[in-house]
Formats: sequence, structure tokens, C-alpha cells
Amino acid sequence: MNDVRPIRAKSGTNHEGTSAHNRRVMIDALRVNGQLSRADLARATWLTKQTVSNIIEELERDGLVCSQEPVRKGRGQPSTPYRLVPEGAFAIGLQIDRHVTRAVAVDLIGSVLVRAEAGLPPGGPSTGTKVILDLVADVRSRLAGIVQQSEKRLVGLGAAMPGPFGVAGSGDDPWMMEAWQKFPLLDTLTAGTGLDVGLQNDAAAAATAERMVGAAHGLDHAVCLFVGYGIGAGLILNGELYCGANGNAGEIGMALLFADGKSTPLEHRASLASLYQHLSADPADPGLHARINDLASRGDQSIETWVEAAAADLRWSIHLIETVFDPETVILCGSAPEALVNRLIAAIGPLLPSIAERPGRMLPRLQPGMADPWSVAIGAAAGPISRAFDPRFAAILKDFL
Amino acid sequence: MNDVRPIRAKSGTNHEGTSAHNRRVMIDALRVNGQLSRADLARATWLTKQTVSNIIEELERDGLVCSQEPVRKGRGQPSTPYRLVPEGAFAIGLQIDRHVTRAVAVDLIGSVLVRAEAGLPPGGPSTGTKVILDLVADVRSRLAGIVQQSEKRLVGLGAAMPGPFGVAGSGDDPWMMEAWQKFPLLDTLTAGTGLDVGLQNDAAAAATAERMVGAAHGLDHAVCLFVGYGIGAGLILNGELYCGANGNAGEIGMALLFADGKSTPLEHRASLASLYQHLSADPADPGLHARINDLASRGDQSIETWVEAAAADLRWSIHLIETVFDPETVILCGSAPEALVNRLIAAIGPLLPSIAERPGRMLPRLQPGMADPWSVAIGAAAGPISRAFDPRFAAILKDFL
DNA sequence: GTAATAAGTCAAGACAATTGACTTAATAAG
DNA sequence: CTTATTAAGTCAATTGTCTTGACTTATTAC
Repeated sequence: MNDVRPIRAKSGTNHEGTSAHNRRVMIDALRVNGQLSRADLARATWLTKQTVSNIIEELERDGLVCSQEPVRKGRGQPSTPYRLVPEGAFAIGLQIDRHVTRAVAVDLIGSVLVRAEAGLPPGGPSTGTKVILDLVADVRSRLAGIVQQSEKRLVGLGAAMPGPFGVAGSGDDPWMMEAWQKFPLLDTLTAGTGLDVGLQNDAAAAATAERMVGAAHGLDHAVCLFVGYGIGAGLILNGELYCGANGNAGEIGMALLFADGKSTPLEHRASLASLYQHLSADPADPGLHARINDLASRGDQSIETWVEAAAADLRWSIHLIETVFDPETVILCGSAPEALVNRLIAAIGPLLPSIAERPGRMLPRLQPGMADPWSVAIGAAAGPISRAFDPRFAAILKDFL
Repeated sequence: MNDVRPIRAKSGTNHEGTSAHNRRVMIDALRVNGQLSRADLARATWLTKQTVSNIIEELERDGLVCSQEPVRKGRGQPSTPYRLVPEGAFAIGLQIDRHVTRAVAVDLIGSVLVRAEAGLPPGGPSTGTKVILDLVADVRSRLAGIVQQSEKRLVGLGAAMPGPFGVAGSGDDPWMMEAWQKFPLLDTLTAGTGLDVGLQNDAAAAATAERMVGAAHGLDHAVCLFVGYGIGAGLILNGELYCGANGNAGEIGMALLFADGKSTPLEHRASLASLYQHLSADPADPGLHARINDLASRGDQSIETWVEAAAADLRWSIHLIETVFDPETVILCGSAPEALVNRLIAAIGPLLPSIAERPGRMLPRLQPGMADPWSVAIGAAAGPISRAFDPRFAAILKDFL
């Protein structure tokens, strides 16, 4: 008699959802356009002048926006432009990588205020958790020393680490990433910091960073091909990060390529891991990054061999991404040394023909992303900020949070 | 002095957006769950009983929902379940294929009420437009003869044809599809029918159909791998059809495969077009569909050869889809004869290992979709219905329509 | 100097969800 | 059989947020 099957339905919304959405739309418009007057905002958002005025007033009270000097532009009363206040909100970003962890404090417009780094001891979560929590606490206290009311304006902690999540592991894992992937990191960080914690994979974090301050700024459809120790794609679809049903969308490094009669994951052919193997280098070596940068800029032959092979695979990956996602642009980013990235981009071109070749294109098909080893940590921090301030469907719903 | 760069911003929302969203949420909940009482709806949507009552009353007045017999379930006043009224809304779906065009009239729950088919004469749009408009007019008048107020309840016309759109063509195109793809079909259909017209590629239409009445019913993350004359993927992401920046997302048939030292699009290896070529058959032959079905069910050797090769490519495609989209399930659909689809599905298994292999999976990784040659036309009709009644971010915004 | 134009405010109004008390109708318990 | 309990659903008043239209202010064009 009683129905066991649970009812599946989407959440409704109400006035608060409306208001929250409109606030986010204002913030987004200011982020993308730099500065706008109330009248500009009203025209751009289809809201009335009065509504915009009310919301801007509220945002100003909350310390998220501030006015600039009025500007005269032709007839009529001069307009007062508004812009985002960087110190209106902060977030902490945390990158957990194989042998290192990094934490940053980032403000509303994506500027990095504090950086901290620590080596991750072998042993995975059992020994690493303390290192991480200490690092976060360090960043947090240093932030408090730099800006006013940092704790009150801290919207959350974003963590980023290599994916995939929740999948049966492969077994060969010298860096304990599998242990980290299975570890209840979210709960541990929430309990250890008292903050609102989010988790994404490193490619997604890189994409979030590119959208906030990089090449994907203001774009609604962009894919970041992330070449790091592994390979992944961070997907910006319809203006939001897309994570798939289980948070693993974009794990393109696990795509199998068939060549010479055997199948190999892309990740084993074109990632930094494959380069390290090619060079018989130790990934834990702290000087490796600089050495590879040096070799790449000198056009070293052993690097070149790898670059040629990797570029072919990446060229194909970009073609595939264009074909299945139809983005406005593809952004090549990662934790590789800058000289290597430049060599790779040069070697990748010309791109394979694809549906991205269309008349009237405005953006390049392929663009370089941030060449900053900290970009994943920055993107991790951008996660909570985006969640708190960007317009998104989920944020209008009553079941949001 | 004057700013040439246009202001980019997302649209705000207001009460109407809220109300429209909540109406859509109700309809969606009833579609997914079959029937629900007002109290059920209130719990599932996080809205109050009163709000749900008001909206349901309005939907009932509009003829979109109706009440069922009250049911007693334990203590308390019996609940009155509501369900969707199929004849509450209709849409016309139009499939434009290489040598045939089909039109259907579909109701709110996806039932087909009228079907019509016509051959497309050679010559592309210049001669085909009249055939198509006549076909639509025929379906429309027959619909008017079957149900009351069909014109008033007609929400739009959806068209589906092979993609991609807006891309420089390949040249070798015996079926004039390139001419169709460049033709201003939307304007022509709007002018010729006076209806609200939408356009999508055939894979997207198939996915829309699967979501309304097929294997993707109620799923928010599903990919339909469509094997027809070409190959494409219809993407259901976050509960909505994803089209990409230019409406070409999912055109996986154009993905290049590298084998034997040369690159070939997937479409040239595993589509029906490749089968026709393999069999030296004429695609315009009206008896071909039945003949292939017959051959496939008898295990004919020439078919088997193709099936084995195609299955290998499709197995890889499914693996790739799982890897980049992380869907809840992949649905294999298309316009292939049923016996061939069954042979293909059998030959595809077992699937390649991927991130889709996770503990606690509920749905099969691969499911067969509708084996109906009309499914693309049905999906085309499902487009306008989805646009009018499904919850979606765009529908709350002031710039919707 | 005056008209035109544009930014922005004020106060009243409209719309849609919320709230809390109430009614209705069933089962469970004594 | 009577009464308490539970759940569905309604009523009327309230609240929150956007909209409307008139108004004020500040500037340029003629």
C-alpha cells in the first residue's frame, strides 16, 4: 500500500530566489564589464532602474561594490559607475597534488593575497591531513593580518586534487592519490576548518580560474585542456562548470587511444608523468620544474622527441573536444613549465579541421591559459566564490544549501 | 568618449519568472512520477501546500492537469492525485532526412497522434520546401480532426535534420543535405506555418525523445549515441539538452579516428552510410530498411563483417562518451532496423573499462533506445514541448522569448 | 536662455509566495 | 463506539520583491 519509490522532483523557487539571482546577475555583469552605472545595469539585465538601484544599494552596504567618480558622457545627468570591491569577499583554495600541497587566499576579483606551500609526506591522508590543515590555518591567519574582517568575508574553502573520484582504482599508485581520492576529505576539511568546503578535480579548478581571471573570462562555453601530471578537461558549459553525474566529467586523460594494436590512456602518452618517465626523472625532485623549463627553452632533443609525440595526441584531443563540446574556444593550461607549454602550443599547430572552423569566428580555436603553477590552487579558491556569487540555476532554488 | 563595446550581462528575473518556473516544476514532477497529490508536490518541490494548490488550480483551469479518484493511504484525509492531461498541449515534429521527410503530431506526454511521410525530391530546399510545408499542413489538419482546440494548444513546430550547422561543407554531398543545412529553414517554416519553430540535429532530437518517453525519462545526465545515416550524440546535461556554442555539440561522427596510418571520421566507419556502402546498396531504396532487418536477423555474413567492425568503433565511442561526459547512462538509438540494433548491441559488449564502472551503479552503462524510425520526428516534436513546459534556467529569465 | 536628454529617486501598486489557523476525512487506540 | 491522532487541503492576512509613473537633478545641444 505504501509507495516505496521516492518522489523525484526539482525544487521550486520564491522571492528570495529571484532576489538572489538578480544580485548575482549584477555582480556577474560588473565582473565581466569592469564598471557599469545603474542605468547600464538596468538596460543590460532587463531589470528596472529602481530594482537595480535597490540591489546596488544593498550590495554597497554589504561592501561588495563601490561607486566611482561620476562621468559625463553627452547630454543628461552624469552616470555614477560602480565596480566590484576586491576585498568584499575571500576564499581559500587548496591544491593537493602528489608530493606537494598549496594553499592560497583569493579575493572577489581573483587576486591572490596569500600563498603557502608544503611538501606532502608519504603515507597519504593519514599523515597528510595535519600538514594540510596547518597550511590552511597558516594562510587564514596571514590573511587576517593583511585585511580587515577577513573571517567574516570568507565564503569558503575550495579543494582541488586529481580525479577521478569514487572509481575503483587502478592499483599502480606510488603517490597515494588513490588513498586521497577515497578519503573523506570534505568531511575532514569541514570539521578541521569550520568552513564551507567544496571539492573538484584539478582540471575543473583550472577551468574555474580561467573563467574568473583568465582566457575564459566572460565566456559561457569553453573547455580547458589541462596538462599536468595527468590530463583532464575542465568544462564551462552554459556559463557553469559542468561536473557530470558523479563529478568526473572531463576526465579525458582516461580516454583510450588505439595505436600499434594496443590501447593506452591519453594520460600515459601526453602528460607530464609521461615526460618524467621519458626523461627518467623523479617527479618529487623540487628542481625538476626549472630544469625542464630550461631544457625546453634550449630545444633539448630528448624533450623535443616527447613534445612531438605529445603534441600529436593533444592536437587530436583538441579536435575531439571541439567536436563533442562545440565550445567558443579551447584553452590549453596546466602545471607544465612555461617554456614547455610554449613549445607544445607551437608543436600542436596547425590544428586538425573540425566544426570549430566556421566563418565569422571571433576567438582563436586554441589559446594558452595561465602559466602559473598556482593556477589550480587559485581555481580551487575560485570555486566557492563562483558558488556564492555567480548566476546559476541551482542558486535560485529553495533546496540550494 | 562613447563606449563601442556592448555591455555583456545575463538577464535578471522577476515574479513571472518565479511563477513560470514553479509551474514547470509541477509539470515536470507529474511527468516523472506519473501522478502526485498536492501534498506530495509540496514536499517534493519545497514549496508550501498553498502555493502548490494555487498553481495546480491554475494548471487545471488551463487544461494541463486533472485530478484522479481520491486515494486513502492510512490516517488522514485521502489525497487527490493529479496527472498530466495528454491533450493539454500538442506539437508538430518534422524530420528532414536525405530522401524522405516525416511529420508527426505529438501530445503533452509524447504520444503520437498523427504520422505523415513523403519522399523528398532531388534538388534540395528549392523543391523540397513545398513538400515539407504541405506535409506539415496535412498533419495539422488531421490533428484538428482528431482533437478539440488543437490549434489553440499547439505550442510549436520542431524540426530535426542532420548536422552540423553553419560549417563550411565537405563538398561530397549527393543528398543535398549541405544545401539544407545552409538554407534559412527556420524563417521559411515560421513564415509558412505561423508557428513557433525550433531546429536541432537528429541526434539531439533522438535524445529529446528518449528523455520524454524513453530510457532517459527523468534522468538529468544521459547521452544518446545516435546511429543513423550519420552518427551523432544527443546530450542531456543537467536535465537539459546541451547544444554547445553553435548548436553543434555532440557531432561525434566527425571525430577523426587514426588507424592504419590514416585518419577517418567515425561516421565513415560505423554509420548506416558505411553499411550501405559496404553492401553496395542504394540508400534511396524504400525496401532497404526491411531487407537489412531481414539480413541482420538471419546473421548474414556480409552484415556480420560490418557489425563486428562497427561494434568496435561504437564500443570505443561509448567509452569516450563515458569518459568525457560522465553520464548516468548511455543510450544507443538510431534509425537502424531493430534486428541490426540488437546485433550491434550484442556485438558491442562487453564494454571497455571506464570511470562509469563504479560501485553502487543503478542503471546499465548501455541501454537500447527507441527502435522506431519515427523517433527523430517524435523528438523534434518533443523540442517545443520541452521548451514550453520543462524547468530550465533560461525560462526564468526576462529575456526568454 | 531654453529645450532635450539621460540618470536616478520617490511612493504607491501589483504579484506571488508564506504563514498560521482552520476544516475535512480518514485510521488507530482505548 | 468514542475519542485522539494524523494528514490533506483551504482561508485570509502578511510579506518580500519587482514594477510603474511621476518627479528631481545634471548635463549638452541649439
